[in-house]
Amino acid sequence: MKTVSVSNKDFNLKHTFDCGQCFRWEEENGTFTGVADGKWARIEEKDDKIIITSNDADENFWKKYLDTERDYAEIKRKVTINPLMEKATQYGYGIRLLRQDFFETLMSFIISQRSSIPKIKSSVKKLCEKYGDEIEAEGKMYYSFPTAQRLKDVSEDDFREIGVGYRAIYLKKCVEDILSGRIDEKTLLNASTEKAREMLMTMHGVGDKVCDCVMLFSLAKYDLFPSDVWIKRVMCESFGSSEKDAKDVGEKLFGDYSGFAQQYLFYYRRNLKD
DNA sequence: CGCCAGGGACGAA
DNA sequence: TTCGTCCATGGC
Repeated sequence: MKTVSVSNKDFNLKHTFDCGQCFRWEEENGTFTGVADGKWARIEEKDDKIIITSNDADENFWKKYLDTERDYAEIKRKVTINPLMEKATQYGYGIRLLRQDFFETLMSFIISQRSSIPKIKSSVKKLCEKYGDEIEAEGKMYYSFPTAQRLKDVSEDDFREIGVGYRAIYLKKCVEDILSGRIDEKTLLNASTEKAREMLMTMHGVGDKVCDCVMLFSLAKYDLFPSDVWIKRVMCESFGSSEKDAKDVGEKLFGDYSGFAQQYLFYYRRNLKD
């Protein structure tokens, strides 16, 4: 067990893990435990540091995962184009966009469609408990997110058992697309946002919104503005947009910083509880 | 464009 | 307690 520590400047754990980009971290009075890329970690804030205690404390891995090298003060300046964005960036102070595993993000956001965050978390947890590798840490059992190879022979009915309903067939086809190489992470990483979108959208169960989330949270493509019901709501209320145009309006306003702006707006509007 | 699809969370009654 | 509505939507 080793530790890595990074500055807590522009980095708030609660906002980062609770803003809807990930479904696998659990909080217990300010301390977050979970598994990323098969590595277990406990992450907490002490004084002016974020301390990561891990069974595989690869410093470079955690820094990349937590996006610690990016200048978020600069991002806040870029996206603060009006008083609402000022409020949103203050409210979501310290949000960081995690660089998550591609396959995990893809499967998780296919599950997410037309569902709620507690339900998504429950299904993803069951998937990991059923097919992931066991990782024991501090007297508790944790599970990795299963690889596509591990899910090779999982049937549609098997997927149904984790409570994903009609999405089960999408998950099965997703595993097939990854194993056959029809959908390839490296190809997507090297492609433009537009080309990557084109490829991902050929997958069953991947539409505009799921596609954008996967690119934003796992492929480091930030010039896109995922538009779900909350984003459409806030774009209609405060930016004079229609629901249909919310994505285009957001991307025009925020350009290369669209993904960050969207995340602040989503977190702010969703927690407002109208 | 319109309809429909698990099933849990959540609030109203 | 029960009922209706909604949910980080997409396929057909």
